[in-house]
Amino acid sequence: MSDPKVDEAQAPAVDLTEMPGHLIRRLQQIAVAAFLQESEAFGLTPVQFAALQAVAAQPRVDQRTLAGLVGLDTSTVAGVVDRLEARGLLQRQASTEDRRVRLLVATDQGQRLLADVVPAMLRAQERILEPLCPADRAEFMRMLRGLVAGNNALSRAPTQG
Amino acid sequence: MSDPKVDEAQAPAVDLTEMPGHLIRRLQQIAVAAFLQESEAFGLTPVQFAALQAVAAQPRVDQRTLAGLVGLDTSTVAGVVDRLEARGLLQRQASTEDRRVRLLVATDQGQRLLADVVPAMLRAQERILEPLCPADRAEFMRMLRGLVAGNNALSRAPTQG
DNA sequence: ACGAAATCGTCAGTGTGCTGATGTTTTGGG
DNA sequence: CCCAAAACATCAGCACACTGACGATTTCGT
Repeated sequence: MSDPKVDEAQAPAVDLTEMPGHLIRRLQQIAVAAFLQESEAFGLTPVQFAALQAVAAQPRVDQRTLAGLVGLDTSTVAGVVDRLEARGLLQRQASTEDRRVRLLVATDQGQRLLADVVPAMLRAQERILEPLCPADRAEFMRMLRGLVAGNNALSRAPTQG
Repeated sequence: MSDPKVDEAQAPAVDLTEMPGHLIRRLQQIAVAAFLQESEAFGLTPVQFAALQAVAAQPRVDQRTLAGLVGLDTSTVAGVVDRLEARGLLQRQASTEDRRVRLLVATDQGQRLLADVVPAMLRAQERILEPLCPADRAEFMRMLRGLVAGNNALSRAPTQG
């Protein structure tokens, strides 16, 4: 366990497991894996789910507003919407009032799929927090919200919702 | 602010800001942005930093072991190492004992860059947790470690270090 | 010592995320 | 009213991150 003769570097003594950024990246990988496992049968990614859910909850949003709701760059949203549209889960409608914007609406098929995926998504969320005791889960969520709100302006895609 | 006649969907009432997965994704975006802002002058990404740091701390690792140390897929590691090697920050050496493996060593240039980046990286870590009071920061890190350790097996790239 | 199985690295393909640039449309100031 | 500025969407380009497949090599059972 603690061999003093290991040929290690002389310098840094940086322990990745003490770095918030490293652990956050790992936890994000885990969260995605949990979602994909639970929702395997439906073929939606976490981001696709979030976007579709937001469109269903707020029909006729434009892509810029959607980006603000889910916390994505508008250029990233374009790709996500492309894939959802290609699968017939939502539609892009040209606005008659402002020909710059494309209004998004979930199709019936999209709304049905959404309803099917929600339980799987909720199971994934529970699984992610499972290693914590119930009291810690609430605390963790509180801090998570605080961190995201407090640092919202840092990323290119601040949330508006 | 609260128009009761808004044309919203009848169904789900899913609030993304209550979903751990969503907040974790947002926090990961924030953590990357903080790192990139602080280390702007050096042109390293968070993952590149982690990989280079791990190689410097453990010279002559093979790529598979490195993947386990930083929590990456071996196919992802290949790309990261490609870019670090192209910049002359590390080298791939063929092993004489096992001709399947490529042993990694940080170059002098890589080690110097690493030493320069560490302070910026540490500033980024502090910035990420800044919205929390000091007591909460320690608590958050404890829970983060617990979540990653408890769910380690879930992702394709479990950490070994 | 030989052939099956395991291991290491790589590749193609898909999907987030970002930056910076471009084109189209709308809006607002002079 | 008209032209500059803003807003919306898109594109090319880069970098993670995964899956599934593949060659090359080593190891292990018989």
